[in-house]
Amino acid sequence: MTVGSDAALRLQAGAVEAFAERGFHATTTRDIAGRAGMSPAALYIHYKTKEELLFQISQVGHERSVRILEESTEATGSGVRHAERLDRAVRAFVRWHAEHHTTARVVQYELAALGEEHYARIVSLRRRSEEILRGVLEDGVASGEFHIEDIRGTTLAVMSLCIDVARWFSPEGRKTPDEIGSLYADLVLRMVGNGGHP
Amino acid sequence: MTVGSDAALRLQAGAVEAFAERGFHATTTRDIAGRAGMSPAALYIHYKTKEELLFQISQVGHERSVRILEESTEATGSGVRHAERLDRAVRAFVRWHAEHHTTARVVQYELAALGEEHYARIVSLRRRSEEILRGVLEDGVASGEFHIEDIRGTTLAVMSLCIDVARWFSPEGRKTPDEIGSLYADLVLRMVGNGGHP
DNA sequence: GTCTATAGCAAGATAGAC
DNA sequence: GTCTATCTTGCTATAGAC
Repeated sequence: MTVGSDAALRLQAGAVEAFAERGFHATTTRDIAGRAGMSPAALYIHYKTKEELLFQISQVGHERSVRILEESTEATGSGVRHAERLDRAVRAFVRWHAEHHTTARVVQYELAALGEEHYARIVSLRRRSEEILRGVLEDGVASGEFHIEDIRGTTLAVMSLCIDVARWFSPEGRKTPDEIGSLYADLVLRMVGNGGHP
Repeated sequence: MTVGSDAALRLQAGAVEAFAERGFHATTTRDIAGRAGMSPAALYIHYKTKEELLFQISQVGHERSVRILEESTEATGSGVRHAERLDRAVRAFVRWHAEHHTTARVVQYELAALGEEHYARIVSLRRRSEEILRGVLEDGVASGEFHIEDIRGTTLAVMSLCIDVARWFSPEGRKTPDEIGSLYADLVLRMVGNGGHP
């Protein structure tokens, strides 16, 4: 397998488009290869199966999610406001789901098509994302900035709200990814009892 | 077609299970018929195609959603608190998505598999749901109970939050549908600037 | 209204030339 | 590394007996 090569990347891009439009099972290897300007057989030089192509896409996307959350919630210095860390996290996470809504749709909604082993590896990346976000909520509660009764439940609700952007976002809609990020950051700060002014 | 008959309903139930587990395209008519205790051919006595079976499920589910929202937001009498209407709506809507998460998953996440005409009919039902919820938010802002900058955007966020419950809910999880309904009602009241005490 | 049998087709994946 | 050609499988939907 030559996952980093030009052809492999073109196949990945074609697969993302096709999976996002029709879903994994309704997408044919002929369609993917066609979008990459290749014959159906060429796909199997770079990926063992169609499922492995999905796994690559899913893995890269999930790793990107984790990195976005890590970087946006970094606690730099001692006088950090956790409301700001949360604001930045939601903004960045939502923005990614809107801007890359095709990729995000595949990443978030085609998990069921993964093989057992691949699925397990993805689930552990998802858990990591959740832990990062929960950490921020815990920090904010500890510092008195947030007022939350059920931290775990609220974490899941916030994740869910952000993730679902990938389902409904359209570039033809009335909001840019940035605007949705702003709105959602506000809404989430309200959800955690911050109100935007700690 | 005999959509209301016993056999037709057994097929619908089988199809809901199968579609929820594997998705529309990965589900075979043999699987559906098998779950209903019938031969593959029997399906075509009751439904013209597999897609029509999906449409029936989707239509019933969407009509149920609209009814739940209508009933829970009914403005009975003059001294109605809109916070309570919203609380009831979110509770009921979330509860349905959790309790009937298999149906809801099909209803919410298999729309792309519908034919063009069927899709259009479903979209108009979805618009109706959104309008009901937006109406409550508008009423609450007008009465001074809610403080919302972007009513349309907030409506979509609330809908999205509720709908996505169908994606992640599991009966093995740590919360009952009722508990999730309570938590979400609280979160949504915070999102609209009510805070639970107007 | 349900069955068995099957037509007709398209999918995923491979073989072997270049 | 890519192609054309094709194998094998399994699908949706129909035909015709009961």
